[in-house]
Amino acid sequence: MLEAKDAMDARVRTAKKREAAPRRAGRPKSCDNASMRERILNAGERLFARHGFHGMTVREVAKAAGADPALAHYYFKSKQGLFDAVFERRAAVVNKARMESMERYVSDPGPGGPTAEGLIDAFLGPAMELWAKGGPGWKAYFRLVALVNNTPQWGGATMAKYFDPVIQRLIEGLRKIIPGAKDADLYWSYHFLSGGLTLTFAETGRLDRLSGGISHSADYEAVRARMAAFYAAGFEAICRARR
Amino acid sequence: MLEAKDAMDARVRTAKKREAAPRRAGRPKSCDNASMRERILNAGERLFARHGFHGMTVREVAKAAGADPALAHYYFKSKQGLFDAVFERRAAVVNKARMESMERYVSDPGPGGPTAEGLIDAFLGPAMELWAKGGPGWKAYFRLVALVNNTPQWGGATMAKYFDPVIQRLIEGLRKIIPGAKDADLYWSYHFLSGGLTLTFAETGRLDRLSGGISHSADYEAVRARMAAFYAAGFEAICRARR
DNA sequence: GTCTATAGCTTGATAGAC
DNA sequence: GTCTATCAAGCTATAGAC
Repeated sequence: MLEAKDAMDARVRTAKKREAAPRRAGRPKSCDNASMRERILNAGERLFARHGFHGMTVREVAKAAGADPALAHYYFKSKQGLFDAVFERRAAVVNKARMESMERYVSDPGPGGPTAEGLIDAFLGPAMELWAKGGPGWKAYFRLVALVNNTPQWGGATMAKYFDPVIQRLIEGLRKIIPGAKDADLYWSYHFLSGGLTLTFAETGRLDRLSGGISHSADYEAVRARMAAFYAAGFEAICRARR
Repeated sequence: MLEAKDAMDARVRTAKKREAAPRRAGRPKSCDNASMRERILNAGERLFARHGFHGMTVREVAKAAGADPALAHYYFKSKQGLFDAVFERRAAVVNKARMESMERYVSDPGPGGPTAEGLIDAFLGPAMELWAKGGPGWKAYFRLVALVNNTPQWGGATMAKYFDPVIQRLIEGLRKIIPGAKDADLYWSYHFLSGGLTLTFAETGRLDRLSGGISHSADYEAVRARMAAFYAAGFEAICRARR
């Protein structure tokens, strides 16, 4: 596991080279185009997503934001408070976009009526577009979501708290589209979808390596072209077979 | 994110109450039925799986094993060395079982010849059985695999190092079973499967909560009854449509 | 709001007795 | 092999000047 060592050493190395923060002496209050509070949130988002909660320190986040560590505590009370603020910040945006996209689809599904693939694509679309086209902040945010989704102990509860209402809306829609589908099969199918979606967000580089460069997990067009069809087939296979 | 706080406080609390290690004074060498080295590995497996690399300390692992922190360094040189040893220990067993299971299937697939569902089930079977019936050590190990699989930076490389040859065997088999399938579609399909499998291993409790108690991610029979059929349908859907 | 300074602990790791 | 003792460093968090 050499890569692990490298990643960690890189982090340690960064922490070593001090006195390099580009602070302007004559302008202590709210610098650049974002407030200091937002700059700390942005840095926390990027670094927590990359190294996890325990793998990153308040000092390093503050340093990356060009702020003092004490300022992070001033705004967010604790390291956990900072993490929570980061996780919460963009959740509402995703939820709203997903909900609207699904409503739009069911109210006008096109000729032939609503399909599982159509609804799943409507569910996936907004998050995938923010992920691929929303800039580095959104990329980092979804990587953080991936991390939390796979975290034992508190990961499930946290995901539930922020995202479950929208998921229930998706399940409800699929329940109508696949008549007779049992709830257990619908929930298991979503479980599988959730795993694939967050692994995509994680961007661990495994797919790229495994495929010898043929496939790239960051390739938005490639995911978008396959994902809804793949999972719709899975949903229908087990819901129809077991109904 | 209250659960996060709770989980962490629990860990901190544990670290507080000292002088409670049940060590027998008259028997310092290799205690109980496992060697001290193995006891440390077992404790590391359980605790790294639950809290991640950065979320657990060498001291706590040693304490849980009933050993001295210095002993962990004696055996494994560093915290990273201990983690690597844990991750490596069971990988060969899984790989061998998976490979044999797939060879057994392709050499005698039953009437009608080999199917995607059959091969995927042969691939999934051994790991799922070890996970469900191999005891707490195996449960913890697979939770650790789930964690690594979703770890940015070094997760992909680590997974590749230990597991990719067997995955390539699976892809190769599916390539024959689904004639004309493009490699990119096969690799993307495996990517989706990998996400669902490791999310199952992670046992975050999310499925249980989301389904209101209808489905449980630890329910071996339930996963086994659905997983191969679900992913076989996905594989075939995108490989056939895009060939 | 922002920074300096520092309290109070915990960390990974090692030296050396047994 | 195992333990005691300890170091140097880093950690979260806060008090208080500006």
